[in-house]
Amino acid sequence: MLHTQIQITLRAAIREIAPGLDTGSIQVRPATDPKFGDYQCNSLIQLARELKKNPRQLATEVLARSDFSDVFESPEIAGPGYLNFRLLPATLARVLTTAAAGNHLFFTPTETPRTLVIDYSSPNVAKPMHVGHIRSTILGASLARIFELLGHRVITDNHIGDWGTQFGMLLVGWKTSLNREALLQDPLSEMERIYKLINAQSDPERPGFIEGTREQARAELVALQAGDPENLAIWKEMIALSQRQFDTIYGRLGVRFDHVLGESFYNPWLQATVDDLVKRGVARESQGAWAIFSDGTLPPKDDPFLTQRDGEWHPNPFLIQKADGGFNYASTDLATAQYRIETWAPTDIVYVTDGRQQLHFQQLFASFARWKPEAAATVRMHHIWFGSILGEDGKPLKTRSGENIRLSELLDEAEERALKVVTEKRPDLDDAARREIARMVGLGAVKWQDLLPNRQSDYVFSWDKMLALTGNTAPYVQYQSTRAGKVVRDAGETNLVVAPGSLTESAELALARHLLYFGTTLEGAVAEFRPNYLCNYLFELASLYSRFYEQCPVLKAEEPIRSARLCLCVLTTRVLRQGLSLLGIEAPEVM
RNA sequence: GCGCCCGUAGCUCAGUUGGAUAGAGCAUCUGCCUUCUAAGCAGAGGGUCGCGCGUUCGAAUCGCGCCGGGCGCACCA
Repeated sequence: MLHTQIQITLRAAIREIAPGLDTGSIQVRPATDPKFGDYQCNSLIQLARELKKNPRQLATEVLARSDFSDVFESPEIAGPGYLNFRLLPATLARVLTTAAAGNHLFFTPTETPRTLVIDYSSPNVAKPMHVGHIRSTILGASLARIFELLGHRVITDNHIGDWGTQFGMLLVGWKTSLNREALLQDPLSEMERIYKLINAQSDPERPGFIEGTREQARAELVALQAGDPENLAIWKEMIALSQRQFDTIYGRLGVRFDHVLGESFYNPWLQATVDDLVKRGVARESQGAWAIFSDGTLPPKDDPFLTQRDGEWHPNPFLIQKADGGFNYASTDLATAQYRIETWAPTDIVYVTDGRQQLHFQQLFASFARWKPEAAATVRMHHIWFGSILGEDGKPLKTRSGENIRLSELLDEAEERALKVVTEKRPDLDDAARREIARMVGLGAVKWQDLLPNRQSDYVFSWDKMLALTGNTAPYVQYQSTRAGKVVRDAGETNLVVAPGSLTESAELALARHLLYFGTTLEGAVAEFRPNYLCNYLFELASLYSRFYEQCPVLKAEEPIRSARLCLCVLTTRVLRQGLSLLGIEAPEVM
């Protein structure tokens, strides 16, 4: 796209001036203000300092060796040494016309495709999915779609929690307290109930404490891990019941996975993983458990295996096998990383989890690099973390009765609220049509609220905010796309051409310019794993369209303005729909 | 104690590897539907970007020190 073209030209010119220089820092961005043109480059100032040159002088020299004459007006040097680029009307017309013809949508696929394994959602078996799962699920799915659109190979993997100590309690509960009828009615609630019941019975501090329950749970867990047929059968049934719930929710959210390899899948390799780590001298025995300690290659401050107490640095080991012989998620994650690299040869492995696991992933990545240096050198591992969801009181989110808010209930409520608005706004539509619009609008609102904030911010949950249907929300963007789509439908057959110079109004030009920035926005979103850049872009595009729509009649305009404006409507519709779909949000034809 | 993160308008938050006059939504106030959908548009008010020092042409952004808050730190994930 255009910003890359400018970048390439500038970099070539700089290499002429200063051969051998790394020009990676030369960045071209959309102009911050229309009065500065359409694109700007601020990087020369810093470069001038490195070259010990006057920035404006350097800018002059660079421009003397660059030719933009076919595409831009002659670039201006402004302020301390900014370069400002203004599109020729013919260039704008050409880019819009080729896009309208379907040749591109303001982005180009990458020239260096990567293979990414993206690990997200990861719900637990036998527990209802709650709002806490939404960020990982929505964020991971969105990132997967954006990478894919830009031409990367994406492998999504749902690493579900289908193994672990909680099954000891669940098995005791299943055998002693299961209500079969309740299980048929609502399996997740019943499994949750028996888990909580046994959990309370195991805790001497709690009222329902029963001597020996904890030991019983441990025994059931050991039996399960040893392959006891009865326990295995119950365990499989719990997974099947849970998977049905996952499928329902993922279906509603429009989320899918290439693989669902839960923790249990890696069981067969765990002992070998720990043995190999010990054999290679990475892990050693400590207090009966097996753990990875600092190898002293990093300064203590940056070493994830050290922590400071009372002014002294103490070991902060990564535990990979418990003293009782059981494995934990450290060993599972190490085996998982190994499996993924062997199986898919990825360039990147992306873990989308909450920020509280940062230390775990630092230790995991460092441990893996020491265990498999050759494999680790072929892959970048990213912990893409996000903030916690808090209640209105700033504490971890719970309902009044202390329960988690169920994801299914949140989605139901979203659709109900949207239906009220649709019914009010569009009494002329039939019931089925209203419900379908309400579904897209309600779910869109939820996803938008989740993706709009910077992912690292903590997140204060409120029904009103999560389900907001006005302002900076998905329904606003969806609404603008229906307005644009309606104009296009009403136009009938048209020659989609933007004649050079036919766009002159500031509302037209601002809209057109913003369409061109779609590609650079996607690149930015992918570079930092931040779909909120795309949300901001789409809201801005929708706002610019709305202004254009108020100020510039389309169908009543004279040619060639009519065609040019219609092109803007067509392209706005396409970019909004494409952008929303990357966020997992559907766009109705009418609202 | 150490580490990570946060502190921006009344409220909730953006701010794209340091850039030009710090933005949006909500809320409040004023206008705009006989003209392609008013789930909309135009406008107004509202800021010592927690505080201080530093780095430099230039800091909400980088460094150091405080103040305030959240999270994590050995057998849960």
